[in-house]
Amino acid sequence: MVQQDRRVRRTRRGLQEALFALIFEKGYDRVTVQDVLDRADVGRSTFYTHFRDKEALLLAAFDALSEDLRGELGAVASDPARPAEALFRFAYERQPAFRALCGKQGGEVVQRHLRRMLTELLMAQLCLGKPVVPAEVVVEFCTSTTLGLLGWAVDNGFPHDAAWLAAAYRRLVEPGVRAVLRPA
Amino acid sequence: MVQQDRRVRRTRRGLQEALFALIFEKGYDRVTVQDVLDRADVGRSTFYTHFRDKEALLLAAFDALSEDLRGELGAVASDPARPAEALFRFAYERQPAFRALCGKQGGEVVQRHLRRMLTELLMAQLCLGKPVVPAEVVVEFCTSTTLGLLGWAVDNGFPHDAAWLAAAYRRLVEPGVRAVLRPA
DNA sequence: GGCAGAACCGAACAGAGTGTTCAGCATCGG
DNA sequence: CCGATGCTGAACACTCTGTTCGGTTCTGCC
Repeated sequence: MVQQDRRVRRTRRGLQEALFALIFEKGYDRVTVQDVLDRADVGRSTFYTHFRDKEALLLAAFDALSEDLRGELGAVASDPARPAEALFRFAYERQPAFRALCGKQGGEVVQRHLRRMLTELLMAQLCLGKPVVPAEVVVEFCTSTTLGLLGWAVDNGFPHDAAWLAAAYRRLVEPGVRAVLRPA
Repeated sequence: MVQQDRRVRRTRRGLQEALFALIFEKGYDRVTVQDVLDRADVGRSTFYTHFRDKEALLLAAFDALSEDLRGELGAVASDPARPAEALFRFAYERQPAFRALCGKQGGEVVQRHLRRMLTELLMAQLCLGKPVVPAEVVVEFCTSTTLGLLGWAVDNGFPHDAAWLAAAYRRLVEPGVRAVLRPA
C-alpha cells in the first residue's frame, strides 16, 4: 500500500498547516506543541505517534519541500549562479511555505539545513582550478548571499518576481566570483 | 558611585563567563539557566535579581562588546568594505567572545542583533546615487557576506588573520557593489 | 454490511525547566 | 563598627514536554 490511511494523511497535513500558520503568527520559537495541537484539533498522544517532537514536525515539512528542491537544484549546470536562481524560482512558487520556513519567523533549524544543502551542492560543482581564495570561502560567499537575498525577499513579502531577484544576484555575486576564479 | 559593588561585579562576571564556556561546550540552545548557576556557583535567586532570563544575560554580554564595536565601526568612512574589515579585526582581538556569540554554537539572537547593527550602519553610509539595484538589497548583500565570512572564520577556529579575511572580502564583494553603484 | 486492525482520543502522570518569594547570613563602603 | 546592599538556598507554582493506556472511532477489505 503506497498510499497511507486517509486519517494519517489528514492528521499529518493538519499538523503541518497548523505549524506553518503559527510560525507565521508568532515565530517558531514561541510556538508550543500544545498550540499546534489546539490549532489542528488533534490529540496530544496522536501527535507523538507521528513525530518525536516539534522539530521533527518541522523537518518533515521541510523534507517534503527539499525533496522537490533537490530535484530542481540537481539538474543545474556548473554555473554558480544557477542554484540560486532555481532556489528563487522554487521559493516564489511556494511562498506560503517559505514564509514559514525561512525569514525571521522560521527557526534557525531550517536555515541550517538549507545552508548545508546549498553548501554541499556548490562544493560539488565548484571543483575548479586554483582560485585566489579557497573554494570553501567562495562557496560560503555564494551560500550567504543566496540565503541572504532569499530571506530579504521572504521578509518583505516577495516584492519582486524571481527573475528580478536572480538578476540582482547575478549582478552582485558574479563579478566577485569571476575575479577570484580567474586570477588576473 | 560610578563603579558597582564588588560583589555585583564578581557575580555578573562569573555568570557571563560561565555562559560563554557553556555555549562553547554545547551550544546556546542547550544551555539551561541551572547549568549557568552551577558553573558559576551562584544562587538561583541571585541570578534573577540581575537578569530577567537567559537571553538577558546573553544580551548584556553582547552589549558590552557592541558598545566597543560601535565605536570602531562608527569611525569608518563611507567605503562599504570598511565596516567589514573593522568587524573582522575586532573579532580577531576577542576570539573567545566571538566563538561563543557567533558561529554555530551561538544563538540566533546575537546573529539578529549583529545583523541589524551592521545593516543600520551600512544603510546610513550608503546613501549614494541611483543604484541599479535598491540600496536595501545592496546592504543586505554586504551584511550577509560579512556575517557569512565571519561565521566561517569563527567555526573554523580563525584559520587566517583578519587582514586575510578582509582581503578575501574585498575581492569577492567589491566588484559586485561597484558594478551596481556605477551603472555601466 | 460487517469485521479486524489501525488510528485517534483524552486524561493522567512524571519530569525538566522557569521565574518568584522570603527569611537569614555575609559582605561592602563609609 | 554599622546600616545598607547583595547573596543564599529552599520552597513553590507554573508551563511545557513526552509517555502510557483503556476506550472509541474510523478504514480498508472481504
